[in-house]
Amino acid sequence: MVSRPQDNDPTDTPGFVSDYLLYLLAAASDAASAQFHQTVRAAGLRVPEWRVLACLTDSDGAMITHLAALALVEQSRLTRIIVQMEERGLVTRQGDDADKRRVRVHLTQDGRALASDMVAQARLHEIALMRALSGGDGARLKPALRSLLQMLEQGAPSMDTTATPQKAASQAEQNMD
Amino acid sequence: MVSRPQDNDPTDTPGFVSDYLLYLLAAASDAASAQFHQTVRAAGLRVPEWRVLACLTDSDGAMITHLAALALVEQSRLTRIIVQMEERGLVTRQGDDADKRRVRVHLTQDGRALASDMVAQARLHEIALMRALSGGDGARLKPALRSLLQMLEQGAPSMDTTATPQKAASQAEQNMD
DNA sequence: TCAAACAATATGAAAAATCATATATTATTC
DNA sequence: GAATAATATATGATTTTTCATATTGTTTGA
Repeated sequence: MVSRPQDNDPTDTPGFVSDYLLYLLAAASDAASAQFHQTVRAAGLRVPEWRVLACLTDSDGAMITHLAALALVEQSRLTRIIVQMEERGLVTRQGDDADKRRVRVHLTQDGRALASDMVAQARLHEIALMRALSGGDGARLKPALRSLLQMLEQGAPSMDTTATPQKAASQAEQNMD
Repeated sequence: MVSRPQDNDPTDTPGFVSDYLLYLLAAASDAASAQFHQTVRAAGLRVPEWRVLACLTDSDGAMITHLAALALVEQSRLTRIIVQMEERGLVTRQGDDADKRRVRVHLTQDGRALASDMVAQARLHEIALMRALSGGDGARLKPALRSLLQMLEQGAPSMDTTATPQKAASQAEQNMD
């Protein structure tokens, strides 16, 4: 028996993908998140809703655009998510007086209560994760991610494979690759 | 002027989210990927298609299920993606003789050519990224991610917030949180 | 060796995401 | 102080995604 193409563990495949940074990022993000998403759904929330709650915990009263960027969600999608959450009584939308184009999103009491609860659970989960991450890896991960993020937010690394004159890197996208 | 709620940089917000591991993972993944996704689309590919090509580069002839796990995509979605890619002449599907339920996906010549090309570009992009990641962070990131991934693939860290008797963690999900 | 359990893929219907663009408002500039 | 450009949000139409489940094939074990 020479080949065993029906192996099940995705990451034990050698080759390009399993050592590709963007894959590692996406896979780690997915796997780690999947875990907590069980908790999210158990609380009757969908994932994007939890994201919005978490962001509002930090930035109550943020505008739609800002919230979309924070929650890594495209603007028109966020608009609809917020509408749903408003119907559900988790947030309210209020026009900004100074600039009437803006819509500011605030947590309701219910929303805040739920958000606090979920954030508490998220913190617990995070602690468990970090703890389970033996060795220094747990400690190294966050700083490394932060520095990657910061680097990306500023200028792209002189990448120009496309020969395209570098339009300002648009919005957040999916993950992997 | 005390508050400035209309700040634009998502990550400069202090608070829970910006230091939350699952957020950092998702945000880093999104931001880094967004960059390369320009290249992907410039090649006339959609993101999931590129993912499949990359995976097939390593595991040509993989079955649908395996490919789905590798590409972090849900099975029924992968089925449809593969159908489209077949119509486009990038892959072929062949039933497995030993087990007739299985469908094995192979790159066509065109598919292989395109895949090689894209993988080459991905490698370049990755090198640029790592290089731009000053300090040791670049070097630390991959090992840390790999160890996180490996840890997650095995047993979950004794997390039991939901009080649910821990059903085998299902499929890969979205990202963030 | 048959029935029941399991596994791999496909598919219909419903929900959600995306894209381009409309609308309304504010900034700029001449 | 118009006209023009830019910004913030919303929305219609299309395409994707998802979810549950159907279908087909395989394994197990009584």
